[in-house]
Amino acid sequence: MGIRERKERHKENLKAQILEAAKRLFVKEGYAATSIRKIAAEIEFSPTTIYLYYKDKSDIAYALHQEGFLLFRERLAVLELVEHPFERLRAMGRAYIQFALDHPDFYEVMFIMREPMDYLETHHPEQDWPEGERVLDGLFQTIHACQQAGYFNDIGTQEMAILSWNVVHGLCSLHITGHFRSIAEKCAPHQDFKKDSLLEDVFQAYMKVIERMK
Amino acid sequence: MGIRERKERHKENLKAQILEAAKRLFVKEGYAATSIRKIAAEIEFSPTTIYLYYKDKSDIAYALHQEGFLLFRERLAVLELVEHPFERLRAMGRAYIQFALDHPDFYEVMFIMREPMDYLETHHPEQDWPEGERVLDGLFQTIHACQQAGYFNDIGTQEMAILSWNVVHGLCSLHITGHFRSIAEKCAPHQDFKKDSLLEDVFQAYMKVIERMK
DNA sequence: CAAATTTAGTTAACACTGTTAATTATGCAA
DNA sequence: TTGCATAATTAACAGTGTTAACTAAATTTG
Repeated sequence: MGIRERKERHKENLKAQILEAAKRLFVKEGYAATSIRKIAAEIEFSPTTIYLYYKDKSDIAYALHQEGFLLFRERLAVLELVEHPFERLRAMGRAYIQFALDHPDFYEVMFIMREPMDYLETHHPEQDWPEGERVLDGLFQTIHACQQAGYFNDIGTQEMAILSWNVVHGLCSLHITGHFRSIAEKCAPHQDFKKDSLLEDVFQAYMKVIERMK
Repeated sequence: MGIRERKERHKENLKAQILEAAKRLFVKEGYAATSIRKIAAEIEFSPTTIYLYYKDKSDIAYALHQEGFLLFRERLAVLELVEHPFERLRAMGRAYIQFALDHPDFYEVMFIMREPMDYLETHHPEQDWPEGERVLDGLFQTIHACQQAGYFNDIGTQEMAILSWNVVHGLCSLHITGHFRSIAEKCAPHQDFKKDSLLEDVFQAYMKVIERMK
C-alpha cells in the first residue's frame, strides 16, 4: 500500500516535513493563505496530525520565523569580512533591504507579524527573543567599531544600533505592507527611475547623514 | 425629493452607526477580534446588512484607517504653531510616537496592516493614498523650512522627509508588534527606567544626529 | 505466545470566520 | 388596493483553528 510506504519513509522527520510543507505554501501564497488544513493536505496527513508536532498555528509561525532568521544570518555572515566598520554598516543596511525585497514573506513573519512574538510570550515566557537579539548584537558590534574609528561618538551605542535598525525596518515594512506604493511616484512624478529606488535613496540619505558624524 | 434626502440621511446614519460599532469593538479588542458578525450584533442588525453599506471587511478597515488619520491630524494640527522649523520637526516626531502609544490599534490599521491598502488598490485603483500623502506633505513642508533655516541642505527634501518618517515608524511598529518587548531590557539590564523610554531615547538620538547637520 | 498498554493518526465535531443568493418585510407611488 | 423598489433577513457555502473521542498499529509485559 502506498500509504504504508510513505509512512515508513517519513517515520521520524514528520515534524521537519510539516515545516517544509508549511514553508512551500508560505513562500508561494503567503502566511495568511497557509492554513493548517492545506499544510496537512500537502503532506497527505490529517489536519489534526499537525497538532501532534506543533502546539498551534503560532508555533508554526515561530518555526518559519526561525527559518527566516537562518536565511538572514546566512546572508549577512559574509559581511564580517568587510574590514572598515562604516562600510560594513553600509553593507549590512543594503543587505537587510535586499533580504526584505527578496523574501518579503519571511521578512513579514520575522519583523512585522505579531504571531511569532505572541508564541514566544505565551508558550515560553521565561526567555526573550533570541533571533532578534543575535542580529541586533551583530549590528551593535559594528556600531561600536564605528565609534572606535571615530564615528558618532556622542551617541550611545545601543541608541545608534536601534536607530539604524529602525531606519531600514521602517523602509522595508512600509514597502512590504504597501504603504509606499503610491508614495514613490508622488515623490518623483517626472522621474520614473525613482519609483524603484526609493528604498535605496532614503537609505543613502541616512548614510550620508551619519557619515558626517565623524 | 425630500423623501429621497431623508432616505439618504438614514442610510448615512446606519453606515455611520456601523462604523461607530466597529470602532468600539476595534479599540476594545483589536481588529483581529472585530468580526462582521460582532459588529452586526453590536447594532442589532443582521450580519448581511453590513454588506449593504460596506463592500467587504477591507472597506471597514479602510474606514477605520481614515478615522485614525482624522484623530492623528487633529493632534498634529496644533504643532503648526511651533515657529522654529527644527523644533516643529522634533515636536512632530514626539507627537507621532505619542499617538502610536495612545492608539496602538489605530496606528496598526493606519501604518501596519495591508487590508486598508489592499482595499484602495482593488476597489479604487485610480487614486492613491490620500491620507498618507497629506501627512507626508506636512512633514515635507517642515523639512523644507528646516532646510531654509540651514539644516541638512545637502540631502534631498523628499529623502529627508521619508527618512524621518521611517525612523519614528520603525520605532512605533516594532513596539506595537511586540518586537521591542525583550530588546528594551536587554539594552539596559541594570537601568529599569530605560525599559519604558526606549522609543524616546532612540528618537532623541536621531534628533541629535540631524541637529549637527546645520 | 497472548494480553495489555502505549503511541500515532484519524474522524467527527465545535465554534467560529467572510461572503453570497434567495427570500421576506416594509414603505411609497400610481 | 395594487404594484414596485428597496431594506433587511434567513439560509447556506466554503472555509478557519482547535479539541475530544476513537481506531489501528507497535511495543511492552506477564
